[in-house]
Amino acid sequence: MNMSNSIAQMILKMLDQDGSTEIQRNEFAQEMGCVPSQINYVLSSRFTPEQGYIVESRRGGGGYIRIRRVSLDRGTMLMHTVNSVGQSLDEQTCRAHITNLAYSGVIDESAAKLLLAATSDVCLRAMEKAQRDGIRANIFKQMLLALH
Amino acid sequence: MNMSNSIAQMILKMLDQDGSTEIQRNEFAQEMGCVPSQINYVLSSRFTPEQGYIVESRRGGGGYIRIRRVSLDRGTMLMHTVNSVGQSLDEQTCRAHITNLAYSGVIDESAAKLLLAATSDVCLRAMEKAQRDGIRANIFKQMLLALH
DNA sequence: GTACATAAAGTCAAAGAAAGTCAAAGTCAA
DNA sequence: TTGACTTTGACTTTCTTTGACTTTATGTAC
Repeated sequence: MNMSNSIAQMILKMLDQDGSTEIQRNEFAQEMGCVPSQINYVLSSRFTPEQGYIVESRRGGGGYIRIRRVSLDRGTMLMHTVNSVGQSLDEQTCRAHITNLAYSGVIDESAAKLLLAATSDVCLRAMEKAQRDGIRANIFKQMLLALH
Repeated sequence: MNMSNSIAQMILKMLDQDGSTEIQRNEFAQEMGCVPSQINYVLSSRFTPEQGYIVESRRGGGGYIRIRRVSLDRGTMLMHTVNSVGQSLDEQTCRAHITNLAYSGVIDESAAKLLLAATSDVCLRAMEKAQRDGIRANIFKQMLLALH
């Protein structure tokens, strides 16, 4: 196997933990036994947005390269979530859904905040639990559809 | 983490109290373990007006550097809207608010869509009108607060 | 009140630490 | 044998750290 593949595999392995990893280019190149710029080559040939990755970096002292896996098809993920929600949705489960979507990059931080706020018990307290969970399911699904 | 980030974090922490803090450059640099002029570097790279901060200072004996977080007008606008909504909010008025905020650039298109979806009658139909308008007011305000 | 000393903060450019770019050379399978 | 993919390293750009020098404010002696 060639060097670029090994590097890619190592990155993939690091991403396995939580879909996100951070490296120092020079140090990592040293560990892999290649020249630093080869890291750039691997990233630009195998970790592109089209392939479902986002790469961010910073130069200078304390610089880094961060690689994140993002969901390939946003629409699919959204609809998948919508379909997995029935007529009723409790606050905890709802939160978990939102965290998941945000985590996997399907929605951004601001959308996540809006979803959390709109579906929180704070808003819906005036109702009885059964009705509340029904309304929450509505709101959640409508909002996800709005993002679609 | 590099020194500049640590310094910025410390300042942010001090700002947490009440959005404003005052330091003595030399003393603070000593505490952080850096050279005094690095404080200037951090301030000019991370606490600019564009980033929502105002920095004032005075030289000479008893000199100081004061850093304030200023409420970007965006926050003010949001709070203004929140405060203008009472215990109840009908769908039409709510839509008008959202259109307004979007128009003036306080919220982006995606946030507007989410707000519209979450506060629409489609979601809240299961309730009687009185209760519905109360819940809508809650949702709307909570969502704006989440954007704040 | 001047003049000088002291105590801050400000400026700037050089050195250092990362990461990015690009083109040339190398490899390999069709 | 040719074209796509890899490897390499020189050079560039960006961000950080440092320290020498400057400017401004306050305090003190006369």
